[in-house]
Amino acid sequence: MSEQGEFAVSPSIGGRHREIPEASVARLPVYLRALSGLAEAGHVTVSSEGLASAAGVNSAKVRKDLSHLGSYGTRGVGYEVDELVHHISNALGLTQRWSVVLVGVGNLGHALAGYGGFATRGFRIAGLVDADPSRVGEQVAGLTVRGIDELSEVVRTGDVSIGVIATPAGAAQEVCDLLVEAGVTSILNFAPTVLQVPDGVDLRKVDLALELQILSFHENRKSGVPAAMSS
Amino acid sequence: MSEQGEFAVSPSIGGRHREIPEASVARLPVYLRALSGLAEAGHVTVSSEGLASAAGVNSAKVRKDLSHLGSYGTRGVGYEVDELVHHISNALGLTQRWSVVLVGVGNLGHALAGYGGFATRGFRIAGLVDADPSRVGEQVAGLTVRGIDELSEVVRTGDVSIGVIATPAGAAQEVCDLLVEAGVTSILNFAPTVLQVPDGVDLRKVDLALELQILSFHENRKSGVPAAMSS
DNA sequence: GCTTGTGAAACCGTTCACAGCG
DNA sequence: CGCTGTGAACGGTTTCACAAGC
Repeated sequence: MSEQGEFAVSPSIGGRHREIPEASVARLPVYLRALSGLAEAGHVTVSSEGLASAAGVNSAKVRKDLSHLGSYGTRGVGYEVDELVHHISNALGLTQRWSVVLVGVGNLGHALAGYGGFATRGFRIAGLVDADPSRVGEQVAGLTVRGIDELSEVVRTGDVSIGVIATPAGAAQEVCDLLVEAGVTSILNFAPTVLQVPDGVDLRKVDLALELQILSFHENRKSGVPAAMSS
Repeated sequence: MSEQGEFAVSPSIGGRHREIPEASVARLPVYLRALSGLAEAGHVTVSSEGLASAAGVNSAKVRKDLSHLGSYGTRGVGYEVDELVHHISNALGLTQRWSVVLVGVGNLGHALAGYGGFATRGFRIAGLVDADPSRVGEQVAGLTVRGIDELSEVVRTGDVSIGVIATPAGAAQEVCDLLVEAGVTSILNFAPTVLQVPDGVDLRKVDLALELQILSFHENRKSGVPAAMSS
């Protein structure tokens, strides 16, 4: 992964700085949402403190995160809301609309297909695919479910670069392989299983039961520690 | 390194080892799932290397994580699958069945209510609640949807300690407050908004659009840094 | 031989605290 | 003055590498 060639071009013309840390990237969408709220509420500028409390983090984190995008704040004043929205959207690549294919139209797939948050945040569902022949042809969220054999075509004609897997665990790796083969380079996996992807393909996962199990751990802690009569 | 040797006397009561790091806790459910698969495939023991590849991590991490639970491996051999399942389940507090209340029975709520992974992993949905009067009384996944005004009663009679929020963003904080007031001490939030909870209440969030936006960032990176940017 | 368990090192992310600047 | 931007300190996590032990 040693990226060859230092960024000798345009050192400071408001362009990119060094790589943005992953932890920062994960917070940018949260800032974006918070800024939408602030804009709607009529705020023109916002301080790191103000944005921090709207985003549920602390102000030092906000400043550090935003500093990775460049210096877009005004000392003594804060950040201009609109400008910040623009810069964050730009950094996240949200100025273009990404096309998504959703595989697996069961309970969860239905919910995802109907989830408004995708469309409003710049994602277009280019196709719904399911392996179950009895589901093919069904209308879901205004789209016709297509067969798994059409996946490759959907990806190519729809210019899809992101795949969402909402199949049962047993089918997920196979679907994942098909997605990669069709040219998808980012995958969001909702199936409760570990997926293998080649280098160059980004993979993220959302595991519903896992989250509950983590909460279970903390519940157990809370109920299990008998106040340890300490000191 | 353990400065005192308290061995497995009573695995059900608190007084475990030192605190397990949060990052380790988050991987334990993954190990658990991997171990289920290994057990089904007939494996009686597994090495850290074997478990690592099944769980999608590296072996050093597995050993470090498991060492926080105690010394349950055999040098030169590995870990006994069944024993490890037991110890991890115990550490996660999964030997008891936790009751969950699900608030918001829209698209996503339906999917969550119907998701088999909860039941099979030791969680019981004690109640479904929705603020929309037209949904109250509806049967979903074998349960009757109840009104938001009954939330407190559901929590108390069902011995609920975990709440899942699957409402629109605008309603989430209000629902969250009601859950806390009713005595819930862990909350899993699916609504795309930042929630405020008092100390002592654990909060985790799952944000579907956020995950896609993170993928968008990486897609954008991969598609070559565009030389031209709008201002 | 083999694999675990663990100090130590390297790495990453967060927080502090203040210089710099509008 | 107030607030940003950032070096430096801090704390948590991952990885290394090897001694301990079956």
